[in-house]
Amino acid sequence: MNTFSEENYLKAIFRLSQMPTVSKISTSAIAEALGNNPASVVDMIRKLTDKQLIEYDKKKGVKLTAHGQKDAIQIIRKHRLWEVFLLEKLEYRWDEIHDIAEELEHIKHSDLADRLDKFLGFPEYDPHGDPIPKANGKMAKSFSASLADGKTGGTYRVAAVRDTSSAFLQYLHKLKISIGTQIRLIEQIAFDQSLVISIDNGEPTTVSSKFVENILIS
Amino acid sequence: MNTFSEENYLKAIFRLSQMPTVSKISTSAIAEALGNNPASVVDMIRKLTDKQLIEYDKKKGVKLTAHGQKDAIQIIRKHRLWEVFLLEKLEYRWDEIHDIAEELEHIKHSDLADRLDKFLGFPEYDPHGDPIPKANGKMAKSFSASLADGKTGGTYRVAAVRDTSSAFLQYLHKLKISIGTQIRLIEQIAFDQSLVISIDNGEPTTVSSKFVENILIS
DNA sequence: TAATAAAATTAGGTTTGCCTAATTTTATTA
DNA sequence: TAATAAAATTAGGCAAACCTAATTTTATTA
Ligand SMILES: [Mn+2]
Ligand SMILES: [Mn+2]
Ligand SMILES: [Mn+2]
Ligand SMILES: [Mn+2]
Repeated sequence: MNTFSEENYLKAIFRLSQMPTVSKISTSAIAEALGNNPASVVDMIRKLTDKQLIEYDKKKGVKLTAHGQKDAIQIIRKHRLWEVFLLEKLEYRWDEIHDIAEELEHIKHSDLADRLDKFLGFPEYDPHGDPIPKANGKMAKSFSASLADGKTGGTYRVAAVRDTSSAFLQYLHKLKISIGTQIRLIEQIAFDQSLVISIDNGEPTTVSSKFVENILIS
Repeated sequence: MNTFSEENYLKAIFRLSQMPTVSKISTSAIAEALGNNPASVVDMIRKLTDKQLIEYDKKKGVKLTAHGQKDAIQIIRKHRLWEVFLLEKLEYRWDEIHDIAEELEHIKHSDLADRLDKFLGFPEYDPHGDPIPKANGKMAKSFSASLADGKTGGTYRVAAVRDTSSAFLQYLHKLKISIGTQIRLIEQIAFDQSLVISIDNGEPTTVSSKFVENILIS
């Protein structure tokens, strides 16, 4: 069994491997992702290599082995299922669930994820729009198109969020944006790339380019 | 916030303090309860004393402070609520839930216990018949009368179990005994104190004295 | 009371997962 | 290419939570 810490590393490495902008998973990228020191990452790279969960090549960086990938996906599965539970059953808010799921994802018991999955009715997506891996490890592709790539005048459906921080989710909540909301791009301001949008056909609102980059559309 | 390990010590100390047979909570009793070495317990006694969660007196042994008791009860509350969840919602068996709850009880988030409590319909007892502490820390008295103290010829209702090990619970399952089952004491065998009982008016069955000691009646 | 047994404590050590500071290796850029 | 910057690694250390072995304290019993 992997420790709490090993699991967080596997998950971070998996997440980095899914990012199209990241071509090589470096020591420093992992350190950055976890908020740890690069020296600590070197220690863990050694440990996970010994356990055959990753392969490390000075040139190519870190890569999950099949075994490591399988483990990472199971943690993500648990994380996302617990998020659905916390939102739907315990009625937590959108912005509260991630941190609690970050702890719950490490609970280990053979078929806990499967029972939870069944109890929740086999949900396809978590509350942030991320696909929930199936018991066999199969997982739908994540939404990757950003609202930032939308055309002025176009209307788009919010499918997922890229940033899952409380700050961002609380802001979305304030703007009444959630999964399924329709957003029309009215105008882009040349000065700073901020955007004027209409939320569910409401009054025009101005948001930053950083904001729209973190909204994913279907 | 207390660590996982500190919480397990607090819980063990609380449990010992509830046992009428234990007059003084000694280093060795705690070590025994947790399966740790007495030397490790000495370390932790120091730590919990510094945090003002316990008081230690060479003569009187360990005692929880008001603060320590409050923390211990909240952990027990979470443990028992999660057990109800696992049994009723995830359909785990009686003998499977304790170990999973042992992990879940340490998940920390301000109102997780309260939301879970509400979701489960404010249950009074956990699946082993132990009372679930309320949000304010109030807790019904545990059942303490043992079937071993029953009179020959008498019929008693199973209210709780003293031992919560898988081995014991699986045996109960096999004998079709659960909370609410009626047991009649038919005869005590003088040789080894084993007992002949009738379960829900069924055929006579012989069980050991150790067995009946671990069944609590109302 | 003296001998013995049990309990508690101390001393020193290990593993895990982190850190800082120094150094070495690899990339960038003038 | 040489200088500089960035990334990776090494060396050494720390806190938490355990351990074993040795010693001291307290309790029991002959
Ligand atoms: Mn999340
Ligand atoms: Mn985590
Ligand atoms: Mn239990
Ligand atoms: Mn526990």
